[in-house]
Amino acid sequence: MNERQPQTRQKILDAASSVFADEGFAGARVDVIAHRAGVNKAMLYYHIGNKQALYAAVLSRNFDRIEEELNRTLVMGGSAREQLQALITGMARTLESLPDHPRIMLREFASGGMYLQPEVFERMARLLGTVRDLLTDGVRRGEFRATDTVMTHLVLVGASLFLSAVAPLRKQVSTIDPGIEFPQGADLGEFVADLLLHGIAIERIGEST
Amino acid sequence: MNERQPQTRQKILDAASSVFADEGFAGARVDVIAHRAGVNKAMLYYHIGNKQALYAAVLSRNFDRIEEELNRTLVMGGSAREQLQALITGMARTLESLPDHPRIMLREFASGGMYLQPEVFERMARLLGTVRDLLTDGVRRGEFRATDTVMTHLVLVGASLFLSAVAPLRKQVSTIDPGIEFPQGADLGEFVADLLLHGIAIERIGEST
DNA sequence: GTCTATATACCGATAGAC
DNA sequence: GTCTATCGGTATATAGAC
Repeated sequence: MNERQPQTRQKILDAASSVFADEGFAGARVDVIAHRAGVNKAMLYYHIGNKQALYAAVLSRNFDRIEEELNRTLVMGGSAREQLQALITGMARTLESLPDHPRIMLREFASGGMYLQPEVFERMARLLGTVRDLLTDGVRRGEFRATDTVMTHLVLVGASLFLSAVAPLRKQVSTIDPGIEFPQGADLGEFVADLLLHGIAIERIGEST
Repeated sequence: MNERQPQTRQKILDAASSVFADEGFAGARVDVIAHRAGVNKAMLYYHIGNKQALYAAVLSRNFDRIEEELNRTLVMGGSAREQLQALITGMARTLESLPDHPRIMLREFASGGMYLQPEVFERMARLLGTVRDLLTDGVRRGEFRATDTVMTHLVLVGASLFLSAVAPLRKQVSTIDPGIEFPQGADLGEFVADLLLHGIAIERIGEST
């Protein structure tokens, strides 16, 4: 029964991430988190501190993984278009392996970052900067149209977070409206990348809109 | 002091919508809602019932307005492309006039529709069907590429909800990373429509991707 | 219809034995 | 490090006077 800290802490953070995703910060019950982690509630407080610190630890760990994955995909070069595609499919894959994160972040954006610590806020801003640079670079190299890069990035993040968060719901939708199938993971990323790059309109010669 | 029901009920629903958007269902406090509405808490329970009924009433009323606005934009004909543009800018305008709704829905999707009554769920499915028909129609008329219409719709909704919900946050972002300006309302809709229709890639002759 | 005062339950957090 | 038992605060909801 005498497990060293790291394993217990990871179990607690796993459970907390899942419950925060299900119920939100205010709706999450520490008792539930402790139970789902298979540890005593007093132990949870002993290891972590309080509910707020627990939430902060979950977000910090999730962002660690996101950034780790993102840096890996950004290393390889290629055209701006290829880099963007790699980034989007990479993000989709990452979010699939961290299914709690998009749901937590969606709530976070909904509440205006109420429970966000400055550290996490800065990490988000840094991510935003990275993607914006990639888009700006693509414009400079004549690969992308000169759209508002921040808005484009927000559309990308919003669509990705939403699609990932809503994945569990899709089955329920197809119950009401059958005859539907949905892409997942890397396929999902390729779908978003294709849509963002090319749109849905079929261009005709001499057309301006 | 003797106001007839309708006004009081509207005041309560307005306040509730705002608080639910700020804090989520679990985080919202009935005392706060009553105070923000300027009514006594017991009066709130007298008029509405309980917290769950209050939430249901807020969602139902918000969806009334969304559908009302949406039906107005769908009446006018035109090419599928024009209809889609009208739909997106209309949606952006509507969400701007109902700033609570995207924030509430984002939480709702994050939690997997936990607090959603079947009625609201069906209204969402109906909306999804309407947009899907529009996209399918565009494909049939040779105006749109044959993408997965449901996925395309989810990208559209996700991006629109996210951009609307995040609008208050944008100023805070520009504090950390200055030199940024953001479109709003109809401009925001036009941005999303343009992105969805044409993408950001500059197509070159003889290029496949 | 309106308000005060309160019942009742729940939840975050900790004391203290082992 | 681990667990039981419990405190103290707070939230939904209502009883009951007016």
